[in-house]
Amino acid sequence: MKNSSNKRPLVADQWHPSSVCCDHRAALREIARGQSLVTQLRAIVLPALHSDERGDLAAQMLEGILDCSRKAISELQLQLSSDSPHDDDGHLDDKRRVRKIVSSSSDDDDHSSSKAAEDHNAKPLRQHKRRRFGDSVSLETPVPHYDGHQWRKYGQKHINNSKHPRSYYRCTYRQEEKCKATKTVQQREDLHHANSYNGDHPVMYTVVYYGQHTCCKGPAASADDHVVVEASQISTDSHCQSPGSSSSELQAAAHAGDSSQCSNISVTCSSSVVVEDCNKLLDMLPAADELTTDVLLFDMTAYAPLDLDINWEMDTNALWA
DNA sequence: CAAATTTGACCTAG
DNA sequence: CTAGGTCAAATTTG
Repeated sequence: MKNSSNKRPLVADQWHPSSVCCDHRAALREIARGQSLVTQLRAIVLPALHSDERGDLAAQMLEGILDCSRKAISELQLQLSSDSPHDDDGHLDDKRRVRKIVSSSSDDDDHSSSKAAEDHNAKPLRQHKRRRFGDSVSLETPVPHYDGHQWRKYGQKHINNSKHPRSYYRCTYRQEEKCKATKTVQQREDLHHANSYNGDHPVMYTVVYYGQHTCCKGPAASADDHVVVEASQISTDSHCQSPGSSSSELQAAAHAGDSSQCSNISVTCSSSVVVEDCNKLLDMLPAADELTTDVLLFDMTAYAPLDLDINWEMDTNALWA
């Protein structure tokens, strides 16, 4: 306490790189938390307002917030990485790249593997490259799939010290649009599991996004739709979002970390930090008296119309059965 | 039947 | 050698 609690150096000078790091990390954490909250807020607000013209406005504002935080994060990460020079994860290794190029002439191109196959008689020497994107954004959320994009699961791994597997997703349009965005989803376990059954699971997931979406498949139906965000680069993203576009990702996520998330989303507000805010939100929403019972009953159904699809209901039924 | 997921093998960084 | 990321055949799902 005596240390530097309230005289925190804002842009801290050169002589305390470590404390700068700490500050930045703390800031990153907070911003990430904010992103998570906004994501959840969006999940609640947009469906509730979807018949209201203010929904557009709200969507834009929420996107704006996410965009701000995204930029703040990349800014902080930039500073962090410049503070720790040994962190080299900017680019792919040369060796790796060479090997990759040698093994197959074209990277993303689908048909390359067959050519590479003839080189080795037995195996076409797969091209695995470790993900090393500088711009990864992680956040924690009970709704890991609610980001407006479609993902296809391509792997799942048991991770060393965690009891929940990590699921690997890539953009569904990876091939068609060369979209390199990927994400991992892993259920957290450090929430107090003591009373994990209050009728719902206070399950939180850690979602890490890698790369940026270069696809814009989402908005197919949304030519004049809301949620059109300028300055879209995405990381915690959710642009390109179209109503009812994310059924597959829902399924994916449902199988991914675990069992149905649908409970989480409604109960989202029953765990950890998120709780308070959601509760406040719930208090506020009906107050805007046009949002009648829809909001109160938003349990599952409120999410369905906007981007979640009916799969939620399916899972829900499973739960309620 | 096509598309998505599962799962074990493969690959690479540390 | 191990851990973690990716591939792709097999399987499941819609």
